[in-house]
Amino acid sequence: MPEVGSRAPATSVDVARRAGVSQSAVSLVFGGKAAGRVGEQTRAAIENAARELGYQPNRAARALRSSHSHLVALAVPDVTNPYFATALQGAEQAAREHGYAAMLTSVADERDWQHVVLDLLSARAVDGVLLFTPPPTELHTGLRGKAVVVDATSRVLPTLQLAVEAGARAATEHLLALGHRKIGRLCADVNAETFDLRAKGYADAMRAAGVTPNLRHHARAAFTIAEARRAALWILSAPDRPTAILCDSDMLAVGVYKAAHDLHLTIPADLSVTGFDDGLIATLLEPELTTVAIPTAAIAAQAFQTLLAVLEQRDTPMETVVPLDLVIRPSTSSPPNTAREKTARVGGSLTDETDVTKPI
Amino acid sequence: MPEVGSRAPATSVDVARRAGVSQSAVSLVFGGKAAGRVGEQTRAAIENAARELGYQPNRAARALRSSHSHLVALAVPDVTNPYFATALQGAEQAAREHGYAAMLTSVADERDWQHVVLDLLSARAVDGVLLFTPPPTELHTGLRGKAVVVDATSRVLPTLQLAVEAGARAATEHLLALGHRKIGRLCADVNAETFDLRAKGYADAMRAAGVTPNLRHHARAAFTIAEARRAALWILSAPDRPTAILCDSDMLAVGVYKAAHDLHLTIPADLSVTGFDDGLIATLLEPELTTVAIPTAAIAAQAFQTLLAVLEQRDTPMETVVPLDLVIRPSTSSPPNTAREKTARVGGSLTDETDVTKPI
DNA sequence: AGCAGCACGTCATACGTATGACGTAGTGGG
DNA sequence: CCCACTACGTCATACGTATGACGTGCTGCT
Repeated sequence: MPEVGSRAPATSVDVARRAGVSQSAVSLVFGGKAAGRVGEQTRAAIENAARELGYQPNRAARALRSSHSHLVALAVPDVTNPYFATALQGAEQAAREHGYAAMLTSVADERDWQHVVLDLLSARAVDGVLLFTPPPTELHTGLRGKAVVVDATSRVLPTLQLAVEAGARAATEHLLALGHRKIGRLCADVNAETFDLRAKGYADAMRAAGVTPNLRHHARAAFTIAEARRAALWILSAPDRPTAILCDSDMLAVGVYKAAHDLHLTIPADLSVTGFDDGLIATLLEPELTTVAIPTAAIAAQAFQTLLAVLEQRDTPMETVVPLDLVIRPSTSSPPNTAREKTARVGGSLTDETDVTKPI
Repeated sequence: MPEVGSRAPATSVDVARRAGVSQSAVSLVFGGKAAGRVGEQTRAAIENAARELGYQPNRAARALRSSHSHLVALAVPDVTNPYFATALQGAEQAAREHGYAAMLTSVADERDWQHVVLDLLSARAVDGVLLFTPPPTELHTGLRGKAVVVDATSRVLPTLQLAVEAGARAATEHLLALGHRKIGRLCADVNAETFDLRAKGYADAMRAAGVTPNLRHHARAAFTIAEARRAALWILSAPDRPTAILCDSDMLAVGVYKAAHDLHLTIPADLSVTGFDDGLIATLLEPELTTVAIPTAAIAAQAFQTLLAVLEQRDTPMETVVPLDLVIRPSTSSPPNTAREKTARVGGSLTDETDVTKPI
């Protein structure tokens, strides 16, 4: 039984003494380098002694000696945002499965980067960083060999690219196919590549369909319901109101729902709405939201694997592209005055309980 | 300028050499023990040298020498749950402000406790743990002096108690005051004190009002929309349907909204609903949710402070009680058939944009 | 028999820092 | 003039582990 009351925790020396072997042997066993250096019986003896003493290798000493902390930092802009929470979840689990621990690092401000993330690395506090929020390009070289970027590009660091442009295009095409022509946009009020790409996907789809976007139907908002609602109200108060709004995230779509409610508009009869993420929020809304699904947890897990490859200097693909799916739910339908053309849709009624998922 | 390209990071010895002082002096300065041991000019010289070399004290070495990692673990059952995400947010920020880093540790399974949390401590990976999910009582002694529990009791560990019982009582009284008598309950499907207390607060309020709860109006569900919806449908399919449902969390309330929608019931005209948490979800729903607000981020921050006191062996209050507020929103109103008695409510129309907050 | 090679272990050291035990001046009081 | 005291620094060491450099028998091959 582990001696729970003991004051000073056991060290490898204690274990060695108890097992009648040298400290090196203990270290070899716990380091997984026992093969060919430690016999079967001594190994068993060591493991017994360790169990009896409740021994756990001291992480700090290990890290000092091997300059390898088995800790990775997860950098996110906002833990509260369900999208990032899910990312944390996926990354933490993957890390644990590989014997790593995860450090939570929220980087709310651009200026934090230098002090928060780089200092962690130079202090050797963590082996590497998973960047769910893109760092300023001038820091990329400083992060080389120690970081992986999710959903942003880099010429220096390995990245996981999400097919957000294709996603936005698919969502737009979906609306166009339903007969919408006046398609507005509620954009994120953040300067990040990922949102620029959404804009591009939208613009391309519109151009391809020969439809000219009306800029009066475009607005930006921060990721809060209140802001999104205000922006959506502004859009919907346009003289020639759009029949659909494409949102940069599910959270922004909430604002549109609120605004629609304020104006006594019914979704989807009067207004179709699409989002991005397919997190908690999408199915929580009524009607449920048509959205571009981002398999965040899986992506985070894969990002961790890539980070591991980087840290172990294995050759790493510089760019991995993750395809996204458009999930069609009842928040989108044909625009008003087109009512009876609904039959163009494949696969039955839109109000089916089961979602229609469309690979992009 | 920090020598960004240099391979080996600078050590205190390097800084000492460059500043023409001993390594001890550097250590004293960076350890904050310079007062009375290091003069003003040498200190400045050291700081300059450190800046020029881009020096950051090696965390592992520090931890080894001082047996003090400046890391705390944040143990939560589910990062994805907005309640815990907010808690993480608050704790991480507080930790950082005090020079600590936060380790993310999700403990989904009861059986994980031993291996995940205790091992972290015995490996000296973290100085302490913030427990947002209560550990099995038999582990409490093993955590003594290293942990603080949030929203659960312990005879061994310091705790932050949330006034959830009073919260549930207040919510119930609110419904009773509106005229409801048939008040159902949607409970969390988790064995935790915090939910037992909600049950107790509800039961007390009902008893005090002389109303006998109908057990057919009670159900349990896991924290998913689908589960909650099923359970709510079951409750609402009772022959003598309740006019209000008290939910153990906002997430569960979502299920009630879904079920109400399924049955073509209008909230609050046909059914009043209350929740617990007042997180993202509460204002996202339509109509917005009357709920017991838990100031999660602030609580987490305070919990961290308490943990710090524990770690520094300062004397710590064993039990801190956090009062909660009931936030009244449009999801609650008088029951059907009582329609014209609404005027009993204080402070004007229920559909006001501004919330009514009621201290408990 | 001799020697390479393997299986099994131990020795000694270094990782980078923090800190108690020591100086060494200089100052002021008795 | 001596002592106590303060202000400023340095020395040496230990924290607990990982690992390259060494044995030491033993096997098997020539």
